[in-house]
Amino acid sequence: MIHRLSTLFVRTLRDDPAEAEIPSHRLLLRAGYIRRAAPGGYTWLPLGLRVLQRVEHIVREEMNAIGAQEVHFPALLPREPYDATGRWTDYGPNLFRLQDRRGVDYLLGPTHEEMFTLLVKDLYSSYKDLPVWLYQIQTKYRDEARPRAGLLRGREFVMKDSYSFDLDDEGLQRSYDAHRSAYVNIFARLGLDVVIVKAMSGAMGGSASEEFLAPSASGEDTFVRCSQCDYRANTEAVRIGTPSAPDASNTPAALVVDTPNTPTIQTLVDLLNSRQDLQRTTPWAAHDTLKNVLVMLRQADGSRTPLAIGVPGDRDVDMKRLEALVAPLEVEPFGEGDFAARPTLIKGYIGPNALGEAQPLGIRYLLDPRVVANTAWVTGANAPGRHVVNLVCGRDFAADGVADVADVRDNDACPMCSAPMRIERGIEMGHVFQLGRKYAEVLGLQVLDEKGKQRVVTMGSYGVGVSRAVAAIAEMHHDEIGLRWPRSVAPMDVHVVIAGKAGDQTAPAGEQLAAELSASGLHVLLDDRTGVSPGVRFKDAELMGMPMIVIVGRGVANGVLEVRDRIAGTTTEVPIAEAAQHIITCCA
RNA sequence: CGGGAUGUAGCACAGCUUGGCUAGUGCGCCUGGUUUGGGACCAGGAGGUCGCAGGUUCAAAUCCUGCCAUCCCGACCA
Repeated sequence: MIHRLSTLFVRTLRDDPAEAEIPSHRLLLRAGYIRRAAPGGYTWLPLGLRVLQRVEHIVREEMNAIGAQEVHFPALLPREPYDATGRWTDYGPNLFRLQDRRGVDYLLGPTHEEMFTLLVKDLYSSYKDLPVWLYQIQTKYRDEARPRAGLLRGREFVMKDSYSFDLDDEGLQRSYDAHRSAYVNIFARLGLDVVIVKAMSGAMGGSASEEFLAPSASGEDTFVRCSQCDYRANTEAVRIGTPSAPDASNTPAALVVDTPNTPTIQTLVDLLNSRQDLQRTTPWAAHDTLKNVLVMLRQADGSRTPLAIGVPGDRDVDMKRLEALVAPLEVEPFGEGDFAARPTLIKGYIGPNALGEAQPLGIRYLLDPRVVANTAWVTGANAPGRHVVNLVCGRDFAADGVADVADVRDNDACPMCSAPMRIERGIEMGHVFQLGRKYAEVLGLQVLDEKGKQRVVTMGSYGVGVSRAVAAIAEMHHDEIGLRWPRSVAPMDVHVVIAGKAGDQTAPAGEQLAAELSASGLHVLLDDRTGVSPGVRFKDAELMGMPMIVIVGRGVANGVLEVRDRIAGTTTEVPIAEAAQHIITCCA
């Protein structure tokens, strides 16, 4: 198929659009692949649409290959199923809600667990029908507070979501593994290097969960990668190692000291080091202190309960990690009003002995895993201007449990092998997780087992960001001058540039080459524009990013064409007579 | 939702401080001509509710008030 640049619906931009910051957004706009139509909503132009469709095609092939079957739901969905699972309210302001002319509530689907569950319930009722794997490629709607980065986070986007239905956990594991391997194939074919990391299942519920992240500075997810072993995890899901308990038999008794004007860790450490009577072999440091952070947890019904977390003073509580731990409860700051209601808590001097469910305030108190038995700490004494030194965990205070929610840093020790871990950013390309029976239970999806007994079906849920993949591929495959599509998703196989003078042999030679390539099944973008200078043609070709560019120009007089590999950056001269075959071979 | 910035032609921007005639520049677009291997040149054109609404004024892109939108950072985010 020949697509002529003289008639193709596209206009490249010379200047970078001011609204675009990251490379993929900038280049997709400049090269004429997409246009912004609404905040978080993009129009796909012919070239962009072809990339999107090729990505969809690869996803379809791999899903079909594992035996999943494609269906298609409406994006416009009724309220009732989402009421049944509580997501009509749980989803909060991120859900697009609307009403029909009679005032009946609808929503635009953000994801379709409910509909798939009900569909299977509608049609199946026997264990003999299981397992079944269904998927769709669908436009999803989420009223994101802040869409950004072009296609990377929109309010309307294309996602492939699939769901597995099994009788038991062993079946679920098989379904999960099949999807996981399909995803590995999909991302390999898309030219996306992905890292598979342990993830939190978040508000979706369920157990085992992994994310496929494409490492990129533009990514919104943070993950750790062990420098030695194969441990990789989203920072939300990192579980740090627990040190062994030291010997505390020589630790002196706890001592309350006056520490006026030390509301922060740094001021406290400075004061400790200035006190002659507290000198020890190593100077006091932030990691000797135990910081007690208070938050409020909010239930769906709006009620709030306090929670205290003790972390070493050199670390902060990572709110994302805490949110992940307490989900579906929401974390709110502990406000002035909350302090006022509990006058025994002295801001800046809160100590473990005021915390814990056994204490009068009854505040649940959780400790960072680093705070193991027999470790000694400097911490608040629950009195203004006073701290306590040598407060030993287990000897002098106790907590209600462990909370691994302190921030994770570059070089932190790997929980598996203790080697240093690296922190990186990534774009979430896919997410697989074992949903379990949550949706099946509330929506009543049961089948009869071989003994004629009703059994609740167990589910898995698997997503691929299809439109996001287009951006991620662009993010990963470009250089300073333009896009460089992998062959598997490029909108065209070859970009043929006619770069000669009017009336010379270049135009017929280019036409003939394009015809030969097209006849062999290649998609050819032919720059047949007249009155356009060669510089513009070259720049446009480089910007648009087809993997191969053929220059039909001054070489024609000597019987040769110039074949440029946009990915490798190489240029080869090929005799005209052999050119078509050469290119076809390269594209195979 | 908090912080910062910006709204002037398809794209990038100037003009606003200190109000003044017909709102400018570059790119892109149209017509004619000269060009043709790295974003050509000459001449002539088309294209604008200056984000919206109100106010001040003889006069508003410019000053005032309110609103809206977009972008960036953060919060949030199956």
